[in-house]
Amino acid sequence: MYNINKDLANIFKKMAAIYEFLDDRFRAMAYQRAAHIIEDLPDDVRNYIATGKLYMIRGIGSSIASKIEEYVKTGKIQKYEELKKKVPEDFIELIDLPGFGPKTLKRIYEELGISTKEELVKALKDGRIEQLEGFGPKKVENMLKGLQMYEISKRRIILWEALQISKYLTEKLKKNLKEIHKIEVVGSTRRRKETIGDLDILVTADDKDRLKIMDFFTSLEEVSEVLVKGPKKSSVIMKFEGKERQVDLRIFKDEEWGAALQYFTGSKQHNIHLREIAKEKGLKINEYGVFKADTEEKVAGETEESVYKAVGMDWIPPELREDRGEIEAAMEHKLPELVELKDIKGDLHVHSTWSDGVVSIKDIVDFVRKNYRYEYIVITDHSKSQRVAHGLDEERLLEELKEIQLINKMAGLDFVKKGIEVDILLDGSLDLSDEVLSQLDWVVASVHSHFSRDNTDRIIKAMENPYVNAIGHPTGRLIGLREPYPVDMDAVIKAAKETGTALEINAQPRRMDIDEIWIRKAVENGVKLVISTDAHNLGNFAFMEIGVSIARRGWATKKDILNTGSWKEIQKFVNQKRKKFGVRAIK
DNA sequence: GCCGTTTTCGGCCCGACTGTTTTCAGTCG
Repeated sequence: MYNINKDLANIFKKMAAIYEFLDDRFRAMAYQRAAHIIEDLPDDVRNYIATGKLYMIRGIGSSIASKIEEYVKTGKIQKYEELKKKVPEDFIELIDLPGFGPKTLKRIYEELGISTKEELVKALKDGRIEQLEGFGPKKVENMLKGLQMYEISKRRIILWEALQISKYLTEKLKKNLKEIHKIEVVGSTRRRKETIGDLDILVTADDKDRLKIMDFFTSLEEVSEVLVKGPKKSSVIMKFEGKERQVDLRIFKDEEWGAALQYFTGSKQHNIHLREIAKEKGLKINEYGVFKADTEEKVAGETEESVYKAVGMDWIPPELREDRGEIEAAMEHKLPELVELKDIKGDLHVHSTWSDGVVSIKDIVDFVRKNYRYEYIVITDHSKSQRVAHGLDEERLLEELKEIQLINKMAGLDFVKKGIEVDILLDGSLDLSDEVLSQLDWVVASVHSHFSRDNTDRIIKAMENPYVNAIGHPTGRLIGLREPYPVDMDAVIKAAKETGTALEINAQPRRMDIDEIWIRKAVENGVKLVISTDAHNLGNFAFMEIGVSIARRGWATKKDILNTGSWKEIQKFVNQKRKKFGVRAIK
């Protein structure tokens, strides 16, 4: 389905940039906020208009709401067309560059008559900008650097990569600096967003040790450039595997830890909302603590819990801090008890050497039993359509099932379950017979072809097969590489509920599929989810951690995730569907 | 432009660092 929300969000972001340029800060803020809200909406804005709920969204007032309606009706926003004429086109993009603020750009435009990026670069180099009052050589140098940095700052890294770099850096700092008391990577990494811009590291230490810590940090071998260096905050560019990332380090006192953690974990919208509420209660929150507004008396700040408690809220898990209703829920003590990694009892999507996995079933079992406290895993190799992946036909699948039986027998356990990742063909049928599928414990059905057509019909038809238990990576996206194929996920969620089919949260780092928006919607509709690694090698089993993170961001609790249950409970789910469709149950 | 158990007008998160200043504006997160 065509996504109008994103288009609207982009227009509002541009309007915000223009208002900033026009020195209308607060209007700019309002549009920026509206852009974020619309981007995050679980539903098409047209549905909000149809149900009259558009005006009820906090942050969307009558003016912006009418602009949304105007866009839906005419495909245009008159005000935006007018605004565009007031600002040189290139400047809308330039305002996002590091070192370029609205004031700077405005003066360059007004005093030098420069209106394109090209002219700007020329003026920076030939000294015209340096000669403006209040500008100097350093400022010009930073602006030139900003132009270069733009590409870096635009590229975001995926969560898994950010977590690996985070682990590496925190361990290195801890090991070399005994002066560090506490350390944590904050920002969007701690919130476990699917992609990350900069890395933010927070530490506590005694004041006298700050300099030493900053010296060590800014001279790490990975550092290619020091952007900012002070006693409390430093920013550097680091190179990891050839790719450049900005990393910030901030130092606090132990008694400020909770407030600093809360502050720098964000999100920005969450913090702004939190502060508004604090203000209403006569309190002030900053990164050093919670204070009484009148007397400046400190009332909290050593732990994050104390910060939230001071404003009358329960502690909010970082994954929820996006201002999507978590603050209201925390005030009413109604936050969900989110699923945790330790709740996971098994992996329902694993490939072996029978198709395109690189490890034998036997070795997978040994590894998982040694490293994970799982009660079961399901081997789900590819079916025959996946020729490049050596997909299995009926005959080879039956051979694989014999091997599984043998491995279980030799171990004296019933640890390995029989499954398949069966291809959904163009017409929605499956590329293995029901006869064979009926012998399996668990069937994942996935779309692996025809990514440009609308695949809603195929997926729904597959769910109507009594032996299909989950839809694998339902939207087919690859973060940063491939957009989701067209699919009406509302219809898919509805069909999942009706047929008793689960939706997969595929934990492969580039998939994260379904995403947090659809997870939340599935949860609200009572659809069961499974978190699976889709492992093709032994290292892949670790992806479960980020699969759980994304489920938490979608407000999923333990009961929403099928593989937090014992195998008996999963079998019950499978048999409920078989019963509904009047076919023989498995035992 | 948004919002409201102190408000329909008058606020809007707040502190660190930098560069160009000689006390601070601009930018950033």
